[in-house]
Amino acid sequence: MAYVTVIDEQNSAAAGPAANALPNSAGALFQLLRDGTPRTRSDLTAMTGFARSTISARVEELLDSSLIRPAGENSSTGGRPPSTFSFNPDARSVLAVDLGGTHARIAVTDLAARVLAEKEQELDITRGPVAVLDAVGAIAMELLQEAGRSPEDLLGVGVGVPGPVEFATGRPMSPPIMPGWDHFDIPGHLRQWFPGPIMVDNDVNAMALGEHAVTYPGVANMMFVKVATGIGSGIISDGRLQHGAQGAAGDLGHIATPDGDTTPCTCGNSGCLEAVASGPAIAAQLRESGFDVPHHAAMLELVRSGDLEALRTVRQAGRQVGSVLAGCVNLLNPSVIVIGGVVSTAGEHFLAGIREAVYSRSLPLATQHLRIVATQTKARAGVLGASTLVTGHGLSIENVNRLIG
Amino acid sequence: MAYVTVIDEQNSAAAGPAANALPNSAGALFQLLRDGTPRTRSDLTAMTGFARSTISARVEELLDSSLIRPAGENSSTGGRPPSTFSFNPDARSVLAVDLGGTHARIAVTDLAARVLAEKEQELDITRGPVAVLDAVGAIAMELLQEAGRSPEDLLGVGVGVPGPVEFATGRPMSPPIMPGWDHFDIPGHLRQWFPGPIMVDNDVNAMALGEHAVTYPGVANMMFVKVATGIGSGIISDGRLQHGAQGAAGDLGHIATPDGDTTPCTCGNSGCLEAVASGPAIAAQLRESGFDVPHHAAMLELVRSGDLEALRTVRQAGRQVGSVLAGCVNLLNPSVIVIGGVVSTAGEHFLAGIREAVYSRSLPLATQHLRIVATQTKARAGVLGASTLVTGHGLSIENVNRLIG
DNA sequence: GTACTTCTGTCGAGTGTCAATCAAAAGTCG
DNA sequence: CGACTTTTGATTGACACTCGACAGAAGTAC
Repeated sequence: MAYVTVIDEQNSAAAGPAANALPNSAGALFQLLRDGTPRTRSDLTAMTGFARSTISARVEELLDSSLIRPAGENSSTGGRPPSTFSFNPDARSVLAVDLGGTHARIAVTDLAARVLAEKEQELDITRGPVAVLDAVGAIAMELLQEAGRSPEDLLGVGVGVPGPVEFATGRPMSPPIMPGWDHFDIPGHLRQWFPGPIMVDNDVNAMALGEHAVTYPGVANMMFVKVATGIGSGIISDGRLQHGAQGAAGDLGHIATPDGDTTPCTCGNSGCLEAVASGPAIAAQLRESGFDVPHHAAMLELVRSGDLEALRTVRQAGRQVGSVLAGCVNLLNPSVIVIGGVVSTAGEHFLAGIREAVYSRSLPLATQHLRIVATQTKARAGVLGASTLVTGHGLSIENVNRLIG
Repeated sequence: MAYVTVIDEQNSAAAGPAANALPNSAGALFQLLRDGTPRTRSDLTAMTGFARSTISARVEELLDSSLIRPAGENSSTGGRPPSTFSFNPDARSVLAVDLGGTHARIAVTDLAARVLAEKEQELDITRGPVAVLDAVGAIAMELLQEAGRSPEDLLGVGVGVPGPVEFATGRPMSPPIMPGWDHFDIPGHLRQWFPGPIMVDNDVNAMALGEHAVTYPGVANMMFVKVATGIGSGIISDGRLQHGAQGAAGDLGHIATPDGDTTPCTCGNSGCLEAVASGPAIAAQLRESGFDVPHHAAMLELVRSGDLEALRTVRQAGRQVGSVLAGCVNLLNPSVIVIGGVVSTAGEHFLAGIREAVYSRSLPLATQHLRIVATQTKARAGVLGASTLVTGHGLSIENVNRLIG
């Protein structure tokens, strides 16, 4: 145990002594099959360099564990046709929980983050951890039954929460909008229903992970930006989700916009992005222009109705977001920026404003291959990411070796 | 080969087929000893979980290869006193090259990035890759002789260059201040003198790596900011140096400052940090105030002389840097920011300006454990980082197993 | 049907690791 | 000085993982 930990910190490689008692290559083979593509034993020997006999033995183990399944035969190339097999996402399932400020989305997914059963429900996060998680547990049991799965069938549970999280322990850290949750042991409480590993992360981080896994699996450097009541982001650099030192990375909301705006922000500073381009900020600007938009929904409706003043306001908010993102692009040099959150549903004008500002203010080298796109996974991004959180760790080489052994 | 590559991309673990023919644990053991602390065989069995017999066998191999060396005996705890051994940084050496716009610093170091021989020399990067690298090669051969080492003794060569680099190939990518270097195969050219691996990276990335390895080895999230003719940074997140999609990550120079400044910048935009807080920008501001500061050096001298107006100007430049760094802190949540580059030698006022702006504009959660400090390694940061670039890859588990086998 | 190609399963050999044992070395404690 | 403790080295058999070679299975080409 100590061994694995130490090595992971230092260089993240080599199997520990325990791993040596198990087939070492089964987990590695499995990683090659995880993309879902059917492959033959020959494919795998070519890809890995292992001997045919070794491949055959490990493939058989993986078939026995049902982590992979037969996928028919390829056509012959002059001799016996090779049999193929591929990842079997139905081998286990995952419970994915996405908690927002006012409602929760809970899903049971397979190992490829495909939703088997799902429910969205009003759930006020301010009711505190015990009440909220008890409700989540009850809904989850219903969904498992609906999907024909049991708690023992779960590879693990993934949870996204609207605040910073100490990832290693799964505890929220001074979350501003989650009274009563500070340092609460979320995995500890959920363990009464679910035996497997329970992973907790910030909701925007989860969304980034979900969009990445489902839509941009090969992209090493990506940002997911959520624009809603607040403005936050999840950062994937070098293929890994970045948490920062206190799990507070990705907070775009209180970065100052470059135009010297002095709108006061709830944080005490002025000119924060959240104060000028969030959902409430846009609604407030429209109210100043004389519109009757008491909340988000009304604002979005007004924009979708095509009102020119509303469109102009939304586009200008997009520019503000883009002006901050331009700095992020220079700093992180991502190849994809995904825009999500309710405000992004306002239409193309918001995205156009973002693009306009980013491409005019970032450096050519950083923007030449940069794509700025709207989320494909939309409201599901959170649960898909929570699912990915679990499979990312539960289907790692070490874990697969453990599952087989 | 293909195996290692594929696995590294997917999950970075498991030994390849070739590795199995070699002792697997020697490299892992070595990682535990790399911090330089002397340890006993018992220490290692406790840390790794390996059997005593295995440890003894691998330790002997490491001793034979001279990667570790005896380090005396511990005091007895009632029985025979255990013998200890520790990392032997003298086992091999490293050639470290730090190329700037107008001069080069070249060093031969040991495996712990301690300088054995060093030379700094005027060398105009615009003379082109062949002329510059030929000069570097000649100086390097001299330094090797001075240090009593041979090219075969090198674990590898590390090079820092003042522009973006495609890290995998070691080629500069559209570098603005390196005419003739675009896509030049630097490792290919240096290979005529040096047989080992040759790693090239951006100079600021190298500085970040150097400061990290020498001064903040345990810190997982760090930024190194260089303020000189330009303003750039090297980002270490989750313990890894971040390059971004095109190797262009870390460019702070052309991020817009939040105060709406409209000073025109060489990049075509206005209000860029580089236009208001770089060495030349500070000098220009002082000239406007009537001072005779034709260049950097004169400006720094004026500041060090204690002139109040100059101090005020430098402090204000610090605030500008800090206002941009505040955004970086929100985005990346580092625990240490190191300030380097010639402008940082102007004194505490610059650093004070940075701190003032960062702590007033970043979120409390992100700043509560944040340290903003001046570089300890100073002008040597670049070569130390170039050295670390080589040891980071050359002393990895796989490589150590190869060195022994 | 026969020859050929390609895929697949089985077996023994080689190697790394473990657990156990014995013996020697080098201290401490009474 | 002798008894005890702890470390170290050497050796052994057992086990797991991998490899390479061989033989059998299942197609195609003539």
